[in-house]
Amino acid sequence: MATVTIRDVARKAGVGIGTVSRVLNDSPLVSEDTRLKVLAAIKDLDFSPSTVARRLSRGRAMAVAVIAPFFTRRSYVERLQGIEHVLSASGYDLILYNVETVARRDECLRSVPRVERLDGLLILSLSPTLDETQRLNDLGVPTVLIDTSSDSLSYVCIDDVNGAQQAVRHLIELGHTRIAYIGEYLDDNPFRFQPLVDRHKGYRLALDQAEIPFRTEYHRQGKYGWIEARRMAHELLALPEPPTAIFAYSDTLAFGVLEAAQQAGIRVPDDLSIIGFDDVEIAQYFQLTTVRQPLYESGARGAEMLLAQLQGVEQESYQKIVLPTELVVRATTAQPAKSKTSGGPIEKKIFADMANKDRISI
Amino acid sequence: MATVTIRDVARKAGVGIGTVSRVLNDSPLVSEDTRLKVLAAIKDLDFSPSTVARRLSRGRAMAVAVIAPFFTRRSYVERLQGIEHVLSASGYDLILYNVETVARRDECLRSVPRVERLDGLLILSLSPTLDETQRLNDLGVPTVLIDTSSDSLSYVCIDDVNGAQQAVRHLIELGHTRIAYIGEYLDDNPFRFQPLVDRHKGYRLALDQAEIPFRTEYHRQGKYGWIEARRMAHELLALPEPPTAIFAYSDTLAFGVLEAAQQAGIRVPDDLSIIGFDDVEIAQYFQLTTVRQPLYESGARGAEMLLAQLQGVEQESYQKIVLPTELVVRATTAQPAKSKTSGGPIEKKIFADMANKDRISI
DNA sequence: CTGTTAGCGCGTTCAC
DNA sequence: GTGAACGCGCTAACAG
Repeated sequence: MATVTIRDVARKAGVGIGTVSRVLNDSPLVSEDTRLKVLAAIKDLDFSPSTVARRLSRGRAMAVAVIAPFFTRRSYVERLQGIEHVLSASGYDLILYNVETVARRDECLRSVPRVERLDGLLILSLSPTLDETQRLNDLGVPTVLIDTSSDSLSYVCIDDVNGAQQAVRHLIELGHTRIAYIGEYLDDNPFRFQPLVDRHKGYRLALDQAEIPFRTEYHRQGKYGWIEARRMAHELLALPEPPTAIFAYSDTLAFGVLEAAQQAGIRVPDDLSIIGFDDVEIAQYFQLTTVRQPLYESGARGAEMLLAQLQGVEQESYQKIVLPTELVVRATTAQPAKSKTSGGPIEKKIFADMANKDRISI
Repeated sequence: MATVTIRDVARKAGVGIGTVSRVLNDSPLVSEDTRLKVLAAIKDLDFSPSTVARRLSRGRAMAVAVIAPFFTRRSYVERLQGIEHVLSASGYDLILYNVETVARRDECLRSVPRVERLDGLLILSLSPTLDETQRLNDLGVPTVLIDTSSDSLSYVCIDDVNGAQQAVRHLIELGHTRIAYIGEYLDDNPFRFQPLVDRHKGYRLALDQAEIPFRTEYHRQGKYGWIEARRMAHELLALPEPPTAIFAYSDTLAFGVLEAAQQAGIRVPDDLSIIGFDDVEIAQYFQLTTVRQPLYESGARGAEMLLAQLQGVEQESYQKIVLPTELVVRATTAQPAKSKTSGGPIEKKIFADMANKDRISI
């Protein structure tokens, strides 16, 4: 009940308050003798130092805030896992701020970064405005962006344009020319998610490079989620000249497409190729061909960068890391039916990469 | 840069330090005149009070810690979402502690509950030992358990025994007698997860009630995850007399069973019925018959209970809430092949319950 | 109404 | 080596 303080320990051990503090902080200037006495008293009283007080006096909060939009989405969960992993190992608390509305986004970016409240800030996918960036720098809150870039803040991200190109090129190389794209609303992007723009850009680029004309009717946009994606896919499949391949903005959307195909009795990949993006854990379950981005790693690396900034000397140079994406060919893409030379559908086989399997879960 | 403190504000506004504090805390004992002056100074200096200092002096941390095992698993994510939702609305910070090892479990339960560090504690699925419970009570840290019970701590949970019974009864009512169970290791339960024990108990109970003898070879246990579940399902299906129905400990495991069936060329539900537990979001995608437990709600309710404890008078009576489970029949269960009277396989139809759909994501 | 003072619990100088 | 002040930024209790 009554909080036991460092003073109680000192009294009980018959030493000064400073000595206890030294023991707590593993100072070498304590005789082994008294050290043991203090340790005994600590254990005896079941004492543990108040982090709050420690923070105040030492000036460090031993906590980093993580601002994440829609943290329940699989891709964010996996990034969060990476963050949590390195943070917990370092003794820093992880304070989670979930944002699902623009208002909340603004509020978080404004009120969370209090320098005495936390030592650092990790922002997922949200791109601070110039003003906000300015403010972060003024406040001196070490910040690392994950899944977006910035030119005055450290970040770790991927090249979404390139990733999307990989996806579409894969389709093109297989012989597809009627390639559709399903994604979130592009024009109305309230959270200003960069990947939304970039992946579509990559799609267009890959098309251009192969001199395949862009067809408006092959570009569908809607709200996020596999349900909407399923609807859009149905629309595509009902077209007079339906696409032979669909590139989905994310794996989750791809799952919706997968189901639409199933419902419509269209065989995948025989009659329709589907490719996603992210390589979320269940993508493997579905044997989904996709573009892998290192989600867990991006979180871990971001957290590590932040910790480095916190511990090391205030290195004024911002660090930028662009993680590589990787095409993961599984069972949902194949040559289009017409140009198929021989052989049946691609064997549905279990993907071999089971590494890190235990780290993730459906 | 240089942290601006309450003192700076006081000086700038030409008032005393206490007055500033009063303004900050909306005390009514400040003249509108000086109040405005202070407010101006605050805004001018872009000052915001140090939560850390505030915490120390006021004794309230404005934060609650959440200890969750394997928080990336879908069922935990959904509970966390409920927690986050009510916490953020109330202005409390959510500090996340993930535990994936027993050592970390013990450490968290020992060192996290520091009364000056947080105002309350939410523990997911982990059952504190008697000692730990005792300590929590001694420390006076308001605590609410979610997904476990206790007789000296508030909690919100479900009746797993009953839920499992619902599942197995459903199978029995369909005419199944060869009903297998797939779950996590029962004997070795390092985290002492109660559902592990209870769901198996429910399985046995339902069997007993229907006077169906328990068959050891129908009970498989392994590590958590759909991959292991798939392996176990394959073993079951290779039995001389394979089960006609499988009850999986969780939806995730059920997905593994689903895939095993697919790989083995066994039709679901025609030749094999599968039922899961939890009704995780994707369960709907798979048309999985399952026992629904209100995951989001359990988190939300738990957080609300905690807040009530924090704000209200220290009500010494512990609150216990047992949320109802509900059988959700979808497309993976049907009568066993033999006893099937007529009609083809159950139509695979889309489950109608789209409520709360936007709240959750794959 | 308002300025002042005494802690909150711990880290960090200092002298001893 | 060790103990005792001082300060971190703020709230609360007190005088005025």
